[in-house]
Amino acid sequence: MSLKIYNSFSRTKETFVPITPGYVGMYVCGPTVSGESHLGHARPYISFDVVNRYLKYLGYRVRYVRNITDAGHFEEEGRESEDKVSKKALLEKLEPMELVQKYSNLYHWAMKQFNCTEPSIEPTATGHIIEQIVMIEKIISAGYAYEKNGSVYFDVKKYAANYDYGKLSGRIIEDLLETTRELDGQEEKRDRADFALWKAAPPEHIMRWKSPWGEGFPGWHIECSAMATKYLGETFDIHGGGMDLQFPHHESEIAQSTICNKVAPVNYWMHNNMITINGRKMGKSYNNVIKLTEMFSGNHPLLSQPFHPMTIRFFILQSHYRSTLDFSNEALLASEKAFKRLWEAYEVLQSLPIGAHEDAKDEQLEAKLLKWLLEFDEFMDDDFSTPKILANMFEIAPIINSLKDGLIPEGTLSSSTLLLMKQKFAIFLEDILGLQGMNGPKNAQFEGMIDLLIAIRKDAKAKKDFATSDRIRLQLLELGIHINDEKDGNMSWGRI
RNA sequence: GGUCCUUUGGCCGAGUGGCUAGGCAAAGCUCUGCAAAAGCUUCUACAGCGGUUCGAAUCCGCUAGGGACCUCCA
Repeated sequence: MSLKIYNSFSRTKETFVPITPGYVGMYVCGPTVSGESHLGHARPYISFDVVNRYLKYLGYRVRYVRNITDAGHFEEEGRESEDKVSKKALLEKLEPMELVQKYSNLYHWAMKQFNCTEPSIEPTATGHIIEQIVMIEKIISAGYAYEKNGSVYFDVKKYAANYDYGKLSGRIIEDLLETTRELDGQEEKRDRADFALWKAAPPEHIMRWKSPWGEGFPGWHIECSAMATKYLGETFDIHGGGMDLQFPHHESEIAQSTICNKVAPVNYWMHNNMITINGRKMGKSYNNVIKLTEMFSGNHPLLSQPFHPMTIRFFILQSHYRSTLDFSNEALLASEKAFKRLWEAYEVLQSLPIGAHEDAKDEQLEAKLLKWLLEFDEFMDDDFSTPKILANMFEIAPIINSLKDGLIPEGTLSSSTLLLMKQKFAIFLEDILGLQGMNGPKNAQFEGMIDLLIAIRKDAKAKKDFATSDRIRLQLLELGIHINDEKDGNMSWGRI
């Protein structure tokens, strides 16, 4: 069995073979930190986090590079453009690094909430200006870029004559060259399809660096090429990002790197699909975004309540990363409930005694269970089919609960199968899917108090003092803690 | 306008040509002091039309709806 990855470049599932046996280099386009991340941004980070985790599970040493774009046009939403004008005092003026800092912190905080593994390297565009300039120089000397009025453009027409520009995104070069759209700096370009490698900075532009072509700032695409090459090499294994980056961003990355390094940069291109809202892509330009802080706080007209980051993670993993995923409050509520049920079953599973049963009394059940468990690996190997794993886990959940309640008697399953269940669930649910319980960190003092209340309630029930018993239950419920009465008179609790 | 994708039961979503995806909601039952939880059961759909095939949600064509990219975008 081997890992298969859908490669956007070939449009087929391919068996994954790393360049260096045992090692994987993976680059994922990170955020532009000029604003807050929204729900749509969460998808690539969670999806590729799972890819990263699974590759590690398979035994690879992964160098996971995810950049931060902190160079370019920096304006804070709602802030007057006058802020940029130089006549203002320094402290009154927009300081781009202030925004970069603010939104980087917020982004890192959100990633932590989602339990996303930190990348091995998180390079910033501003920290790699020199590398970008060097790369542009190489492209110019190779004859595939030209300077005009302090800006440098990539010569797409020339590139397309010798290489396949548009293959990744399924673009037809003739169409691109004929585009009639008016763009900034269009008159400087030889062809409409040319893209900027370096832009001369107009006087009011705050972010600027010296370059062989005058003061300016790097173009949109060059940072990823420069940083990926620097940390992963001229050709690396996996490049990930949102589908909307395929063109022109990734297409241009291929062109830049191919000219600069004389070799195609990426073996496997992976693209996650969009999160939609009422069937429409969630995006700034559509004015339909829900920020992550709003998701977590519930402070948004479309949300009926706050949603825990793990609910969102689960929601995202319930669909395949290459399908669109339609957001709605209702869908999220369903995910929350489902995830709670699954997680409670998981906790029950871990507390089940293994016993000493060499053979299963119910071989059919045992066989079914083993099949479901072994499929976890198959599903992940098949282009990271996380929804199928979750489906199998939900098949198993009632069995776990029945074991606990004695509806399935002890010894029905062999000890080895029970052990395998525990292991597979722990590995896949926690290590690979990266899910966590929603009850927060353990607090012995708090839990001790709940246990005390439960003990009192048990006594009350034994004495048929239902007034006390209900009082404890209902008042705890008001505080957000529910108590479950179980078959054997035991009580368990959890947060709502 | 160009390129491409998509249309699955009340909702969200998997689906490799033949075998129950799964979740949520809903209904019934069991358990139960009540409630909840849990278990069992029911709800069996693939936009429409035509074609290929022994057999299609799955392949092909047409029609209709929705969407993405072509401009910053995860």
